Amino acid sequence: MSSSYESCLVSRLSRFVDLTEHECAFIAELEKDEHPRQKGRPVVSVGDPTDGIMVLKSGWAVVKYDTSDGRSQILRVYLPGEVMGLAEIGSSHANHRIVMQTDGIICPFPRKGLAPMFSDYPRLAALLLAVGSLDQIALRHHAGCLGAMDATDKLKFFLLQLRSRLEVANVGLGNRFQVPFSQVEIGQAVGLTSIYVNKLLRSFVNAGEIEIERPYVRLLARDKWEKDVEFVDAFVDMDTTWFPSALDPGPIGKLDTAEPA
Amino acid sequence: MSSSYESCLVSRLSRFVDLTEHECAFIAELEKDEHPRQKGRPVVSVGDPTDGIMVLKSGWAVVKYDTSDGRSQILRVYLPGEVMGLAEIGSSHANHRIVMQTDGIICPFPRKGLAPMFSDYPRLAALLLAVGSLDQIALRHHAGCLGAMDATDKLKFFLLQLRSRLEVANVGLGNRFQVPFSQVEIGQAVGLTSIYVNKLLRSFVNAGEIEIERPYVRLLARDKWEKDVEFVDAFVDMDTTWFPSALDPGPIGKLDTAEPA
DNA sequence: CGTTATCTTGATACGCCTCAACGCAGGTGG
DNA sequence: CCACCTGCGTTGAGGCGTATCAAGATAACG
Repeated sequence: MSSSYESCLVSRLSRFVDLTEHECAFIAELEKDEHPRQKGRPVVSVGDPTDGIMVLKSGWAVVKYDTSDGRSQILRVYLPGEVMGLAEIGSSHANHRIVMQTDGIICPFPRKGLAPMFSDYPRLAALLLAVGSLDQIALRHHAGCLGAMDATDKLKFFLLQLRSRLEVANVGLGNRFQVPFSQVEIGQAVGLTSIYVNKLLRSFVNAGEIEIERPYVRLLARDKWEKDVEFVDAFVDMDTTWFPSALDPGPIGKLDTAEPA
Repeated sequence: MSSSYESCLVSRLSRFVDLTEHECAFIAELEKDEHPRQKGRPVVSVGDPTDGIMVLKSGWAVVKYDTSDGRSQILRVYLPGEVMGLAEIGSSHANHRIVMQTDGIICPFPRKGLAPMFSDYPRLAALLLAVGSLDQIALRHHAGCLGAMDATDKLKFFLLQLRSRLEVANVGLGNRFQVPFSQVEIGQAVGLTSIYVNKLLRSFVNAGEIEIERPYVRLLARDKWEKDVEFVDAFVDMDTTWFPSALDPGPIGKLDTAEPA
């Protein structure tokens, strides 16, 4: 809201609650540095000590898991505006790798900022817990997808979910959207071989259900697909009614005392 | 801590940090009623409005997901002492079903207790976020298991992880442990047919790698298995160094004012 | 313009599912 | 006490879905 140069976390969280000026200022202060990252560059490596959370201001990132036989899979896709690192915050070291999938900008929110957040801005802390809970729901859907669907439905589900999440992020952009993944990577995300992904995509095209103009995809039979896979969009509603009140703790300057150098 | 009749959440969370007397009292107060639940009884049904979190004081519970064609899968297993409901706390309605897998006792922690927790006991709030983050790691491992392993490794992983988590809960109970699941249910958990689960289990027995005395299982080749599937135990270390300090807010009576009828 | 990733397509192999049947235990009612 | 039923475990035969292997076409790139 208002001034204080539109932080990425602020815009992300404002989707759910109306942040007070104090809350906005607190966030913006702690997240003022932006780090550009090129496609393919690591954001978090396995074994890294965890240091707070990060906001993906622009670009896409993915969570990867590598096995010793050289394979790797994609466990999670982060879209612009999403909060990364909530899964690793409880462990001292990262279990998984986070990599930029496209060029982008990340805003680290250092861990030393978390303690004052919990003490002075309880509503923000609650918001963070709620965001983490949505992450869990997303992961459950993914696990459900991997465990119970056949290859065709896995692919359909993957594309439907991408589209749906992009719509939430960018607000209503229809059935055409960008998919910055190679077929190999799509295979890693849905647990299939790249070559079978290819055959399925081609069959979708031949059936007139999608159009592909790399890197864009258009879903021509979205309604049918959503029935096919019983698609439910889990990212629509957040329940914020249980949140504590904002309780602004005083003048904005208060923040300075929270970082005792 | 001391007195104040050993709450289940207290004992669960004490594993990670030393709770102050105030913190213990706050938790114990809000969670004083215990609800026994019989095996098979629902704990949360799809579409239920979410109402806070629950502690599984005793018994096992599972998160299930049902598809319209009658299949269902098991997305998560909760062991005694674990916190349930952190995944649904961000949504207004539950996406998945939670069912008792054995007889047990659950302690609801109503949502109206969460707001005062965030306001007055910031360290407990941080703890909750960290627990949720461990849940996410568990789910990622599960998804990785479903997406990348063949049937043999999935089953081995399932048993290894169960054993490991039971060891954390009960502290060092060796290679023999209880598995209160039918083969159908094991299949639902690892994404296989019950009948293929059966064949694999039998082959393990024939190979001398496990012993089965229902409902107990003994892993005779645990080391070999852990190498086979590259097993890593993700539940060992929680990082609590970033937590805010406990800041006890005053006399314990303070709690009463937090529940204005 | 070579070099390397990525996509495409076909032939073949095999892992796991499906279907079918039986044994066994526990519960229920006659 | 027996007849029945239902749920779970066990085992085999056969088939389908997806991986694997191989090779060429295309596109990205320095």
